[in-house]
Amino acid sequence: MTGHGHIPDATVARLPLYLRGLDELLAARGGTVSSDELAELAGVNAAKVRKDLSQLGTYGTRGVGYDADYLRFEISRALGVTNTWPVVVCGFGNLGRALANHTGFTDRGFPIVAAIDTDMEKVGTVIDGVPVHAPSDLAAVVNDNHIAIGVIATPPEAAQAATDRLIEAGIGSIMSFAPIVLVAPDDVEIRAVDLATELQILGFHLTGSASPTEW
Amino acid sequence: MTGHGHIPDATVARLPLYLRGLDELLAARGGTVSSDELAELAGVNAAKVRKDLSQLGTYGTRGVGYDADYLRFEISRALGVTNTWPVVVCGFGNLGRALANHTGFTDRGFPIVAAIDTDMEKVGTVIDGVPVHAPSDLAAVVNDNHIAIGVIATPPEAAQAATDRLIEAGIGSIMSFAPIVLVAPDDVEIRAVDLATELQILGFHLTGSASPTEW
DNA sequence: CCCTGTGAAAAGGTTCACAGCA
DNA sequence: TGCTGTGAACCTTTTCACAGGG
Repeated sequence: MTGHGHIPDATVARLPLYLRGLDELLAARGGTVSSDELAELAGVNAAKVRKDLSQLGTYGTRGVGYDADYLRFEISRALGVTNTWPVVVCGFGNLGRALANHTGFTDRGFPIVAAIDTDMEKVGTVIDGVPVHAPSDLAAVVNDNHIAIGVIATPPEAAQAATDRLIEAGIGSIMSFAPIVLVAPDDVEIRAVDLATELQILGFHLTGSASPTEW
Repeated sequence: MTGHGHIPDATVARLPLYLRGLDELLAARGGTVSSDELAELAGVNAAKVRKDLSQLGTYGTRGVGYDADYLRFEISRALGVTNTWPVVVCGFGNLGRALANHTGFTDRGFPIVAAIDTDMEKVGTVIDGVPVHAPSDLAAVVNDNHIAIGVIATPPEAAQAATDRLIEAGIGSIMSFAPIVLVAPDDVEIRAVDLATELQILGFHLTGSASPTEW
């Protein structure tokens, strides 16, 4: 098999980990990587690495491994991160600002180029290097900056409205931190990250082990 | 089947969504919920809701639905969130502080009661209501506050050291925002949330649709 | 008639184990 | 010999469809 007839979701979700691992490795040295090494760098097992990479094409050399540089390029290409995708953040409170200051986004191709907030004190100013606009300006901001991704960091009550506006402005990829289910058409891709939910999943495995608060 | 012989991971990961949905519903009304309603509130399908809930026990009534209040209690119990689990945040920069200000944690049973930072200017002070301690005090802080969960919000370079210290202090559940694979014993549960990775997964589905930055 | 609870079928994902090429 | 690429086995998860109680 040579191409990406259709890459499984589970594989797509791991490609960024491989990319991250390769970057870490390439900072130290180039040359070849084995599936074993890459597995360790990404925190998965080697069989999975080989199966995943075989979905993209036949980029390895038997008995040797993968050319790290070339593999990096191919994974980037599959993920569509050979280019830069500017991001707009809706809601520029604590979380929104923390995201803007998070260098990891820009480093990995997703610069936060604009923020939207309803607080008129903020609108028109530049905070942490990011210009803040009013909600009504969203469509223009998206257009001017060729923005393809929106992040929702508003309070829960405002999240659906922000989503609606993003979609109206032509955004088809949304990452939400709001702890609610967002309603959107099927062709809009939404990734929801609910931090409290993550803790509750952790909490499950915790049950019974230690004793909680009161005593 | 009546009890949780062993609840599948996929189910555990969805229980918090049901809980969230039930809270939303209970804020408006009590009474009964059908699997259809709950499915909509949680953003999954009804068959899944029924299968998931049947893992916990037989709490529904055929032809009627589930008693919302009681179901809420049973899911809480399964997740171990009938009690409060205090959290310590390692790294009190932008992200750490944003988390501390995020009311969602406390609301859902995970109050951030302490922070650890290497910046001696911060150590000894109380920022946003959270006392900041030096790394060397971690074990004492964990003990004094009966902390069961640690969150890693340090720069990537410091994340492994923070993890080591948490484990040393007896913490067995860790949520990490660091974009690296953390090394830890098998009995330590780690949930890694890499925000840039999430964006890259979004980016995959974006490929080809819109035109990125340069043109 | 309505909605849960659940076997059975289908789909999706992971792991195994080894053939095959450098 | 070493490591990739991959069918086949296995396991998990999802979906279907309907029996059965209220």
